[in-house]
Parts: sequence; structure tokens; C-alpha cells
Amino acid sequence: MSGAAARKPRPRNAEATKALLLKAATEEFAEYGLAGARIDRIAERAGANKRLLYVYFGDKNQLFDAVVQEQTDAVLEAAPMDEGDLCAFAIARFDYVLANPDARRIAAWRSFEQTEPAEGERAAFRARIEAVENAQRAGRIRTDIPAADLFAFVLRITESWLSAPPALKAAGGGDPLSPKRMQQHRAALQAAVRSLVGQP
Amino acid sequence: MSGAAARKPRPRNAEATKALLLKAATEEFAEYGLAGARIDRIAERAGANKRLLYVYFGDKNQLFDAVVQEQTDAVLEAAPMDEGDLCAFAIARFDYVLANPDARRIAAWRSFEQTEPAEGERAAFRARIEAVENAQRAGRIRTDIPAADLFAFVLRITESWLSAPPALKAAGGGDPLSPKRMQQHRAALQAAVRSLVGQP
DNA sequence: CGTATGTAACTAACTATTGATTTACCAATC
DNA sequence: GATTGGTAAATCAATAGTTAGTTACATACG
Repeated sequence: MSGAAARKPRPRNAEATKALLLKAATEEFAEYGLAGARIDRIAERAGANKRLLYVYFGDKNQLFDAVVQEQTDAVLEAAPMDEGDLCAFAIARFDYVLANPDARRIAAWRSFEQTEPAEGERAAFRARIEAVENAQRAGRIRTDIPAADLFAFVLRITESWLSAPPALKAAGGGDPLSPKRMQQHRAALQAAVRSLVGQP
Repeated sequence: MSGAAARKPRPRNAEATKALLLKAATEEFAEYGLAGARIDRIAERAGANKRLLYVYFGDKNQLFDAVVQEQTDAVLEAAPMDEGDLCAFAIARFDYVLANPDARRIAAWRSFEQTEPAEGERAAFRARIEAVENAQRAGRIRTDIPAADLFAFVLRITESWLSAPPALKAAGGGDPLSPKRMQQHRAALQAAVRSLVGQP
């Protein structure tokens, strides 16, 4: 027998490897952010060689961009805004980020660590704001708050518990993320958004 | 004249130097976070020698803790919660973080990069939640949303525009932080919190 | 007075590590 | 046999943290 342990090389499958790397990068960036993430850890998480990361994605920043792109697209798709219905939007977004905590953290890291907005995302927000304006004109929601502000309120409120300061989550006692607690919070969120957007 | 430029050493004043370092660290951490901040840049910003930073604060993490402590204390003091008055709290907090953007960013970085809550802060949040509960019992605010949830909603809403994704801020066109815009948003915030906490 | 002396404030240059990115190479598979 | 997927090990810059001092200043002593 040879002394060195036999390393079994990864099966040759570019697509699968690329997907594994992206998944590992998503987890790593979600946990540590762009500056805190480590290329070595990403490769290790993926069980792949570091080099492949550069082959498939370019460099650390481009990898981060790829992760951001995927996650923001997913959130946008999971929480549509039909007819400017902010209540439905809020609940859909809450459900999605509760089930996919990484998506929320990636979006937050991005808006903290990168200030340059992407054009596609800007357009997506503009469309949502316009939908809210339409609903205002149709008399479905209050008009004393500008559409952009109202949308920003609702957007943040959907993740207010999930992104609350650790000390606040801990202040209540009990598991702040237990299913029971989340069910309760979901109902609270629904009530809150309803009274927030309704006619005053 | 001698070839080397004469470096004028910093006047010998421990308190002043320490304060300058803390200020520089606050700016650096606010901008880049714990992982992204650079010790050398902090020293340079302060116009002080790197070594002093270690003498006065220990290491990078302890320096970050010192900054966090100062900033969170300041926010807590600037936005008190008398009699569970969430409206007044919200406006006071908004005004403070608008005037002190670093405080908000520091708090955000902290809750993202460090998960261990400090005991003092936990107590502060508990006190606030209790104040809200009292107001609920007194019939001043709605009771169909648990106090902790309601507080979390209001807390996040106070910074929803300031911490909105860059793409959202940019979507509206015009300077998203102009005084005029902020005045408008402040009114929107007031209206929003009022209808959020009022009896349904 | 003037000078020794202890110590606090400060500085420059060094080290040891870490971490992103590359180079050079091997092995499947078409 | 050329191209594609994969690996190990080197490179090179940046960084947190240190070592080894120098200078200002106070206080005490002759």
C-alpha cells in the first residue's frame, strides 16, 4: 500500500461542479459577506478545487456578483407584486426569506458592501413602485404616502423580525425562530401591512 | 535643509489621541464593516501610529466592540421610549440616524457580523418591549400584535429608506437623500407609524 | 536653579500569516 | 491527440500584530 491516502478525483462534470461551487459560495457569502468570505472555505465546502472557481467565475467579486444575481432574481420571482397588492407581496416575501435565509443575507450584504446598483434591479424596483402608484390611483391603497416610501416600508417590514438585532430577538425569551413563533409573527405581519397600506 | 521631510510627532495627549482613534475607527468600520476594515487605514485616518491602537484598545475586535458600544449607547439615548410612545420613538430614531449615518451602519454591521448579543443591550430591548406592553394594557395602542413584533416593525421602519437597497433608492430618480426628500419621508414615516400602532 | 531619572506617549521597521490568484501539471473522454 | 475537467503546489501582496526603540515631560534630588 502507498503511504499517501488515495484522493478520489471529482467526477468530470462541469455543470455539476459549477453548481456546487455556486451553492457553496452562496452559503459562505451569506454567512460572512464579501470581505469575510474565504475562497479556500468555499472550495472546501464544495469539495472542489479552488482553481475551478477561477475558471468558472473569474474572481471573488464576480463570484459574489453571480451569487447576488441568482438570489435577487429568486426573491423577485418568489415575491411578485400583482396589481400593487402590498399585502400579498409582503406575505410572499416573508415566506420566501423565512424558507431561504441565505437570500435575505446575501441581499443585505450586497447593499452594505456594494453601493453600485445594477440596472436590471433598478428596473424591477421601478416596476413595483409603478404598480403601487397604480393601486393608489385606483383607490385601493392610501395616497398620503408616496409609493416609493410605502414600498420601502413594506419591504423592510417583511424582514423586520428575521433581521432584528440579536439582542432584540433574545429579549423575548424562547426560540425566536420556532415554527410557532413564526406563525404568530406571520399573522402580525399580515395585520401590520394591512393597516399600513389601507386608507387612513 | 535635510532630505527627509521632518515628521512632526503628534502632541502628547493620550485622551485626545484615543478619541481620534475611536472616531477614525467608527468611520472605517461604518464604511467597511469588521472584516473589511483595515487597521492601517484607521491609524492613517486618525493621523496616529498604529501601535497606539493596540495600546489603547487591545486588538481589532476589541476596537470594534468599543465602537459598537459607543454607537449603540448613543442611539439608545437619542431615541428613548417614554410611555411606550412608538410614534415619538420612531421619529426620534429616524432623526438621529439621519444625522448620524455611521451609528446605523455600525449597528447593522454588528448584527450581521457578530451574533452574540451583549447583555446590556438585551436588557435595553426588554425594557422597551415592556413599555410597549404597558401602553397596550393602557389601551393606547393596538393589542392584536405582540409587543415584541410591533416594536421590531417600528424599529425597522425608522430606517427603511436609509437602508433601502441602492437600486430602490435610485429607482425614484433625483437625490434620494436630499433634505426635501427627507422631509417628505419623515412625514410619511410619521403617518405610517401612526396607522401601524393605532387601534385597528 | 539645574540636572538626573522614571515613565507615559509616541514612532518606525519588522514578522509571520493569511489569502487571492497562478503556474504547471495530470487524466479522461471525444 | 486535442480538448476539457481536474489537482497540487507556488507566488505575491496585504494584513494583524510586535519588537525595539526615541522623545517629552514631570518630579525629585543635589
